[in-house]
Amino acid sequence: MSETSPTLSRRERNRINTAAEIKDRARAQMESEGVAALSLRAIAREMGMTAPAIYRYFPSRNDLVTALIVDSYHSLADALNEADASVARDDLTGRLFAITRAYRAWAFAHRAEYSLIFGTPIIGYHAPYEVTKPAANRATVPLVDVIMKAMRRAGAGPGQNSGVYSGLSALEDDVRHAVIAAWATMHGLVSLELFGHAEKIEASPDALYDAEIVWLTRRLGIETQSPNNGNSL
Amino acid sequence: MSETSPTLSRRERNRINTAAEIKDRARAQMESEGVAALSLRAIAREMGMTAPAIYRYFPSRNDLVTALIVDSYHSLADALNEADASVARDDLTGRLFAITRAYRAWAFAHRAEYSLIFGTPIIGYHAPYEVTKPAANRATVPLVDVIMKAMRRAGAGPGQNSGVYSGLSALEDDVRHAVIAAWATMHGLVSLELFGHAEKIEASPDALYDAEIVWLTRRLGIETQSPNNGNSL
DNA sequence: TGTACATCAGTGAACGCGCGTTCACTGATGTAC
DNA sequence: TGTACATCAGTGAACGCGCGTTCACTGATGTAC
Repeated sequence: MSETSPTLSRRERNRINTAAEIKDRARAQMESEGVAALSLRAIAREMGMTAPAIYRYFPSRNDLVTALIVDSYHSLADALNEADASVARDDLTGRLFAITRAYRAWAFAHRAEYSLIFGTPIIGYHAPYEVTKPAANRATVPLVDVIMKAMRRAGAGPGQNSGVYSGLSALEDDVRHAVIAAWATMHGLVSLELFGHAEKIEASPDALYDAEIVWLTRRLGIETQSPNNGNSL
Repeated sequence: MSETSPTLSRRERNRINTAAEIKDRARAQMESEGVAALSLRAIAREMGMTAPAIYRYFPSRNDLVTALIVDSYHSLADALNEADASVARDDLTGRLFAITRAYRAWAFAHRAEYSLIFGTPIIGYHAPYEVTKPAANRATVPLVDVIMKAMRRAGAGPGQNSGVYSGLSALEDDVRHAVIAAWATMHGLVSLELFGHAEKIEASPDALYDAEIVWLTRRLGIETQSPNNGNSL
């Protein structure tokens, strides 16, 4: 999961493993006890260490949280990129389905991490923007690419400054709006569902979700292509 | 704010006021410290009482939280109903804008309460469904009514079992889907905005929000009416 | 109107708990010669 | 290859803190006669 430098000493390998285990236990704890209940002492306890040992790896609780947030964004970004890559580049509908379904699947497979990055902000904690932002941006790349191409294909030809983008704010207004709208759709449906507000209401959330993505494709003018009905979750 | 029974003794009036103050302080505390940090001791401290006194009013911390949740749903329901009532009954577009804008405005005016009911669920707490549900249902009434009428007007005439509905699950599939979709749009946009994920990205969230509501009206086939461009927040 | 009694809001001390963080330390792992 | 030294992961005790909840109590408010 990290760089495989030529030779790592026992000590270095242990250090990497221990740091990884701390984060794994933290994730498991957030999953079962909630994000706010994350406790260094509890992590240490589970690992059979004393609490101060954690400080060899993370200078404070907040730094651990920051690391978990960055990891979460990367995990989400990987999932979205991987899903996107499995579809032909010019099948924009297929890609949109792949990406949006992967988003929902990731959220359900990583509830705690989803809450961590998209849920209610943590009380006394403010993520250091410069650390968090690059990871967060990575997660937006595939969706932005699809929507940008879709809008360009649909004829609204503002695609002069194309190619690589560095953060959403550099995008044209239309594309940016469409991306936020799409994201809001995904996020709205997923968080209502995940946090139990659509629970007793909707029997087939999969179908509803897909139906909403179909609406997105219509808005983007790419609805003519195949809806790609695989299983979504 | 409560029933005005003929004569209330000093004691009864004090009791009502104190219970209300406890909840007000609790709301203020959630606003500033976060929902999870709500503390009976801190509330008592601010009120110049000792902590055990709170137990005269709420049998436990969880019961206080439940009361706050119910209050929040009613507050939201009141806001939505009031907004809805200010528009002519048959101006469906106007009503949809009034309701959805009121939703967003309420969320921003009551951040903590919004988080409490729509944010990440609280750790060891599960709201008693039978207490919470009626209040939650009240908040869905106006939106359901508008969407039901819109779909009926648009010709898809499934409106046989019309009239009063008792909870979303009794509705026809089409209407229920449309309501959830609309709610997801509002909720997605509002929570991305409120929790700071659209912060540095979107300069004019008001306009974007309204634009999305316009899309909703198109889906519902009521886009022909005036977009009603008042101030939204 | 006045007295005796019941209700009940609020007190103060105590319970047992868990937390993040600091500090001086031990002892194993790794490095230089 | 062997010894002397440096690094650093982890320990154990302690800091000061806040929390929800219980309990026996005091004293003011309200009620019955």
